[in-house]
Amino acid sequence: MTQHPMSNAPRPANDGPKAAARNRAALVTAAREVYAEHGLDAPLSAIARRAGVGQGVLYRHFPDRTAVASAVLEENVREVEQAAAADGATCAGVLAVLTWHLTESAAFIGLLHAGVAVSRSGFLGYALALSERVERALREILPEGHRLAAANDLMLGVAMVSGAVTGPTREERERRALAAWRLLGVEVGPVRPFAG
Amino acid sequence: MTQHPMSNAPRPANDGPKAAARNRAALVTAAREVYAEHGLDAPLSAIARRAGVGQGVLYRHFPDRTAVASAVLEENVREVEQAAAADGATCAGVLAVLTWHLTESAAFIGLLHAGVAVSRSGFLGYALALSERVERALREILPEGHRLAAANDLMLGVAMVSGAVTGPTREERERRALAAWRLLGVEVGPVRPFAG
Amino acid sequence: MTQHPMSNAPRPANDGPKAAARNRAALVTAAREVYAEHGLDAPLSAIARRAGVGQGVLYRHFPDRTAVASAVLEENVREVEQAAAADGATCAGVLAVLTWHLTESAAFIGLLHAGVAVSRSGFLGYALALSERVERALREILPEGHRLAAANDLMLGVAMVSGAVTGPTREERERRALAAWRLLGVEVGPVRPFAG
Amino acid sequence: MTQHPMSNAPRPANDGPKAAARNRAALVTAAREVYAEHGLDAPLSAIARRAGVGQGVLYRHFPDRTAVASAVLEENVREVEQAAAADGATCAGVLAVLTWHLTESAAFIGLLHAGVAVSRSGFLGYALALSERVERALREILPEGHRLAAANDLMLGVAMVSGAVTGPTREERERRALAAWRLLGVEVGPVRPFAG
DNA sequence: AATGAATGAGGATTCATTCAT
DNA sequence: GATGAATGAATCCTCATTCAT
Repeated sequence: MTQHPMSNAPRPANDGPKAAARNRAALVTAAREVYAEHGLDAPLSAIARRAGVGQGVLYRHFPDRTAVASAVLEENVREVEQAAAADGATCAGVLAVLTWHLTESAAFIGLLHAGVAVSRSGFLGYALALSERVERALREILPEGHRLAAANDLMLGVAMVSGAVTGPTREERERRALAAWRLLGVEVGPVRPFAG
Repeated sequence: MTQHPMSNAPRPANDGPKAAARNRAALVTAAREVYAEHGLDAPLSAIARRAGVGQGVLYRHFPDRTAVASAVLEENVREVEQAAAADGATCAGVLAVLTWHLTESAAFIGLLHAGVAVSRSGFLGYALALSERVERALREILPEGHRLAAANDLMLGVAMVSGAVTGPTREERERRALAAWRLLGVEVGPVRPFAG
Repeated sequence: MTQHPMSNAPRPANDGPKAAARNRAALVTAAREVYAEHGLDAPLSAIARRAGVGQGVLYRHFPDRTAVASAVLEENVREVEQAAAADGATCAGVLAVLTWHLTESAAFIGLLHAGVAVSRSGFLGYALALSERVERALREILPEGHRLAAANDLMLGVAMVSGAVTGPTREERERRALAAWRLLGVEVGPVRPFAG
Repeated sequence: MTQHPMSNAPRPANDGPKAAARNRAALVTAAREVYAEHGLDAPLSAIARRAGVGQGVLYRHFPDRTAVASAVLEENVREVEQAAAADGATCAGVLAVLTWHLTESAAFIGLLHAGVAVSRSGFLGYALALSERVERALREILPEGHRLAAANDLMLGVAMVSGAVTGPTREERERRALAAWRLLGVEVGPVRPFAG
């Protein structure tokens, strides 16, 4: 049962190791898009296809499906952290960046619902670590006496807003997110991605 | 676990039409349990097996997998409606029943996240109809001037609480749900199922 | 990610449950042939294809690849048992039937080499049980004072003969098997399958 | 276990031609170990990894998987040849060295079963050549009138013993090998590798 | 000469769905 | 009306092999 190459088609170009970083990035981007369209259960093959790479490349870079999701979330989380670390960062501003990601990235919403939505996948561990990074970033910038300053209220509030973020378009999701923050009595700046 | 093929066991008696209703109920109950354990993506065969019927029976009663989920949710919604219609119903009491179902039934949480979680399955239509029934039931009993009385705030608040309902045990989920209601400034009675 | 039937081709005839027994038998036969041609590592899909059934049928009847091999061996072992239990059975006759299976069935050779060849597959348990059945059958008919009568010599001798059974054709394998028995000083009847 | 992609580690120095021989030897050693642990079907990548070289190096030295196995066997065979050629070599001593390799090296057992176990891989040719070298070495030292002196009995006997060599530990395999030789009436010295 | 990334075919396994009985 | 077997498409994952660097 030796493996057959069994096709005379010339093997597509192999751009060599230089492609590695590019491929990894392409996979993360593709995953983000595929997740947005099809949810976290989308087939890995769809991600590889959209990234324009073979299935093997996906498995080389990510040992399992949770690693792919984590890589995507990692970027979201990092942006929130950067927003919190930036000069002149304000609580409302960081929450605005957080909210942007909530409205933009289905996977990021999932992250905050990790306990519900993805606990089955063994993904919980990763998700919790990322969730804690979000919490740390927010906690740093939260002014004393903030509406969500009490021990467990911060991430509870975030989870609640994420629960409200539904709707077919990003605009609709933003509208609902802002209404949710208002209902919580929390001020949020203009929703936008972080741009250093 | 797997049924053994080629068993010589005599084919179970055909109990006639009376069995039909019993089978349907068994399927819905089984589905609820399976959903709780394995999530909404559980194989239909697992539901049929747990209900103790063949796969064909499932298809006889439910044309597709969304119909099964809807039947499960239907019961949750009906209990909320009954709680709202009961003599001496109070807003806090109905919300308590609603909250019970949120903490109890993974599928019911999904319902309130329908736009996010299940839009791909073509299930959205059903879910919205059910969601509207929940809204109508709550709206009826909501006192004027309630915290969530404004046009879109009612179901927004419910979605927010559902976003907070995560955790491995029902007790943990209840704790989080109550914390969420508190953060919204909404009073809720003791969480419990509706019992006529 | 609902499953697509996505082909308008009419589904092939489904012969219904009556086909179950027939299919199982076809699978075992196909497996025997495929094993003979390609060894115990042959793809399961090849077995299903040769049996003329879908892959699912194979998995319905056999939970894993070891179950398939066991079913094949089971038949070989049973024939040896039957030969031993038959009226007028002689030691040389039973060994002849055993030898027939050694020359005929690659899988059966593997059985006697279980410890070497297939221990990796978790198949060892099954194989040992089958091996013991062979031993019991032989032991029953072995005359006192036989060349292999000592405690561990019986199956050791069988294993040794099976080690000698190589060669491209059944005839060549038979020649070698007989030479091996001769070298052990054990008398064997005319090699042939058991025919009740 | 898996190498991490995108490591920034500097490319290992290219040690020039001297490295080539060292790499080849490392590959053969690695292959022997991997075969012992995972059998002859182990992935080539595992061998390269254990040898601490890239996949390409493996292919530079060995055109295909059979060449790797052959190189491993080559060493076994050579030791037998050396044992036979050594001053004061005895038949029992050479058989003892042969037996050592049988109990030590899964691949070597396979060699003697080549016709059965590996005929599919196109490996048969190599294996036969190696088998003949073993035969020549033994034949040279076999005293006239030896139990296995007759034309085809020599390698038949070896194959029979190899058929008996099963068991989880080397000690167990040795015990069985010795019992097999005894059953053949062939004297064997203390089992040990050849040490010039 | 070595590295190790990329390709992509192949094989395992799971389920939704149909249908003979 | 019920049963549960059969189908086969889809997905997961693993490697043999090639090749840019």
